[in-house]
Amino acid sequence: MTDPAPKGFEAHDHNSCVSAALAAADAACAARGLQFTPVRRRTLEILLESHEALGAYDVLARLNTEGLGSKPPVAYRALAFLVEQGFVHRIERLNAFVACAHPDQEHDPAFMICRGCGTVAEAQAVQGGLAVSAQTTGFQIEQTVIEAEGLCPTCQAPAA
Amino acid sequence: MTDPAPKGFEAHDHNSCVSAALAAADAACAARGLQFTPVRRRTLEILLESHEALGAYDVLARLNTEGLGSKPPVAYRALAFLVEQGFVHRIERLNAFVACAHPDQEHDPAFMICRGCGTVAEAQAVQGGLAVSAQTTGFQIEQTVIEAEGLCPTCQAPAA
DNA sequence: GGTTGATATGTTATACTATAACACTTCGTG
DNA sequence: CACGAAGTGTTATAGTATAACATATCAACC
Repeated sequence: MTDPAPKGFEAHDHNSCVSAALAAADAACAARGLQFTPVRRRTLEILLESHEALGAYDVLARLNTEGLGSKPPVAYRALAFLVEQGFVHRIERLNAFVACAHPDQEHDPAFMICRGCGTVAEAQAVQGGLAVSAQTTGFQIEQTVIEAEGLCPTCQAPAA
Repeated sequence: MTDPAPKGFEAHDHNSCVSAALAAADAACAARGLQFTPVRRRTLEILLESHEALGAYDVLARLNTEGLGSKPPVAYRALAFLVEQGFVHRIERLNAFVACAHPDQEHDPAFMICRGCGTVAEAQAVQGGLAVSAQTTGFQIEQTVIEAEGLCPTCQAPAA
């Protein structure tokens, strides 16, 4: 591994961040009676290694170099499992996936996507505009997608 | 045209809704010195006719039956133009497009997507969780994607 | 021990979504 | 009338995703 990537937009102890997330996923699977198989584990690990969002085919390419699967369904199935279990989030805007920053808590995630460096930071959603509109129209919300695109603090500097 | 589709989730005068939106687009193009060509006009009309989100290839199929273009770039270019001008919004969750419900005002749109009937209602976004997170991290928001999936009032009934 | 069923992976093929690149037309302007 | 800008037509291809079926593994049960 090279330099630790930023999480959120700040430096952090990336090694412990990765191992903590893997341990949390491991424990959650055990508690739920689910299998945390090598493909699933490695897929999560690949996403944890960078805090950028990776496309399914990027993940697949890395799995492939390690002999863990070379065909799209392998990657898509592992990603679907991880998303279902809340260890990974899908970024609709990018058709990509990113490791969850808070796998231990239930949450409606929101994301800030830097168009400069590609880093994706996870925030806690607050349901802003939608909660009100949903209530007045009687719409029953089951899932939300909240994503903002823009520039992170680091990438704002060059523009100035 | 058959029954008017719901806008938001309520019945409305669909004919006037369509013609008003077309007139608004026409006026906006004139004001901005842009061409509201037959392909562009008909593409917007197709989206206005239903308040469901249509995929680019659905739009293309309908353009094709009318001799207005049969190849993907035709539809994608018209849709890109309409999105740029704010007459149409892209629904990331569905890889689909929907006519704007308020083409006259600047707005950050938010959407409620019914997984029962496919209707997409547009609401005004309020930037909920993201504004706070963005400010504390220094992230500069340029665009937001806010989409909720769930059940509209009508589609909640059968489930009960 | 063998059978059965559940879960996961491997593989083929294909569907769906999107854009690059280039040719042609149209039209306004100098 | 030459030129350039904008739009459309077309070919080809890139990128994203899933259906369907084959194989493997393993636990539970008889």
